[in-house]
Amino acid sequence: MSAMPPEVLDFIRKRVVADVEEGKLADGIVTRFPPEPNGFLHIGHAKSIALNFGVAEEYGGKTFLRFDDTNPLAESEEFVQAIQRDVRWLGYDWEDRLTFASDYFHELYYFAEKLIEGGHAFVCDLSSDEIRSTRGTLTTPGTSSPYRNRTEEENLNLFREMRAGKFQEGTKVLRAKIDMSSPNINLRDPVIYRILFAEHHRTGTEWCIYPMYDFTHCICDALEKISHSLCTLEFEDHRPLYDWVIEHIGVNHHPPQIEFSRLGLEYNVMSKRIYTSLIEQGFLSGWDDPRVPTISGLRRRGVPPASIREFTRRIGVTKQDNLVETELLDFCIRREFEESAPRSMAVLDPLKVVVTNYEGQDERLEAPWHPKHDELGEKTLTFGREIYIERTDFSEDPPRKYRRLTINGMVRLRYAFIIRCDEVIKDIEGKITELHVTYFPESRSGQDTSGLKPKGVIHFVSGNNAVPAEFRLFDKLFTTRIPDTNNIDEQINRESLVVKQGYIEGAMHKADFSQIQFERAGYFVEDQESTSESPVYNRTVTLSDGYKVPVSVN
RNA sequence: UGGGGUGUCGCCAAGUGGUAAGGCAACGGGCUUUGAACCCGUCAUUCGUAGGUUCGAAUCCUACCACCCCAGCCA
Repeated sequence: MSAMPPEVLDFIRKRVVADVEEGKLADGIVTRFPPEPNGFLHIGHAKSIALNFGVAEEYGGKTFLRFDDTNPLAESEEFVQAIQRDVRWLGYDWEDRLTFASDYFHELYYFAEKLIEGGHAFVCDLSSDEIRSTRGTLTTPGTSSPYRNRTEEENLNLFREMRAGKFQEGTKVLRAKIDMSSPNINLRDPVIYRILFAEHHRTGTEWCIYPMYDFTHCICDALEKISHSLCTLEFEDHRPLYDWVIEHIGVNHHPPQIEFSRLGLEYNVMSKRIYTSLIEQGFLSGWDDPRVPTISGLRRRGVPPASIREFTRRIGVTKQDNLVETELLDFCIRREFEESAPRSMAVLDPLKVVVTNYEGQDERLEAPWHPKHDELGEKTLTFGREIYIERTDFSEDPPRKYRRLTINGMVRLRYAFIIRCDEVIKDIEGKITELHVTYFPESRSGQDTSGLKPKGVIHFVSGNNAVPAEFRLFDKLFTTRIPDTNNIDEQINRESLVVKQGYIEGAMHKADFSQIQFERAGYFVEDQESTSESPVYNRTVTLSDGYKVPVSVN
């Protein structure tokens, strides 16, 4: 696989290039994407995936997909499968480099014993509460465990007994012996192994002790000869511990940990906890709800993987905290579909229109599937006495510069005829129920001899050509740019899902397109719940809208 | 008032001593049977603030300010 690096290199790619030029990479460029299989991947992970796989592709390296599965309480095979599917869908291939931290449990155990033998780790009998209270605070040093000075032999025996299941959970842990007064709390004799009588999704009941992240991750990186261990900023404080472990276990490969900032997206949170809660409340339909920025949610919404890749390319990689506007993602989606998506007309919120001077059978009209790409072919639509237009395309009291239908006004029906509105029919409550219009037979699209110049063009579906369909329109899930996770319920956008019952054109119903642009309405994808009898379309993104409702100046 | 980071246009983001790239958004205009797309143009005398060094500073020095992360037997 090869790919071009971005035109402007980020600091990580610059570092990679420099390392290559200096001949520092005896084993080549090797990266890894290390998810914990405890949830679904979201767009923030996509940034990391694109970085790790991208760097390797661009510079002839390799990437491991390594599951960081050291906490059997939280992890499951379900997530292992979902994550693999998502990474693959995004367009990345780990080939034969699928690994698990649990693949290395024996090596990890071996290194733990080596650490003990070197006097660098000890078995501690303190409870977790005691460990916490002796750790000190941000401004005061911690105090050493009374078990800190056990002999190597005692530690080794105890650790072996831990492994053999002789002790209850929580009664003993293995701790690295570093420095209880370090200003870096991670170095205050961190726990590196704990007892957990839990079944692991891969190793079953083989182990009752499990290594902690800080001990595991760096060793796995070293064993896989990772050349650049890329992670997010919150691990910066862990780097000294990462280095400490590598230096004290005696391996000959020491990957550099390099940190970058995680992705922030406006009006979104990247919190598993919150989405889990919204799903449980029934506000969201699941992890693949199209309003959620999970990979599966984006996929269901219709966002193509290429757009996500383009998005990650455009946001760059830095150490600055960032909050990217959703407009950029929207742009990347539209960019992907503009040339390729066939066009169709659909009426999302129908208003019935009677063409009073039309008699007889429907007339057939030809229209291209794409105005710029003839190779996509043509379709047939019809025009008849009864048609549907969009409710928002008619106004009794039009604002200035309104270019749609008004009373006594004219408008062209896309690919069909010009009509003039003569009469507005309302029910007793004053709601408009239908329009009576006149059409101009000589204004037929492509052979217009009417000389009429209406100011606007609107879309329509003919009554005899209309197939009922459901449209699901999505908006921001939260009302705040930076949702406060403490009182998230108050910031939920209750209008984030709007369902409309309207019509698609017959030719569209018969066709089999994965993506479509309903003209003037946006790009849509057929939802997984859609059937031929009751089609359902998800709006992936709206079209960008140059029309601004004029501000009324009174 | 410990430690680790970050501060360049509304949002991303280049630039690392030679006089502020680019993208998104926005705003004008052209074109248009999608108010789309497309095409043109505008958009930081200024780089968190204040001093200093220098012929010259976003880039070097000093002080200050703001924001983010860290006290799981989570990752």
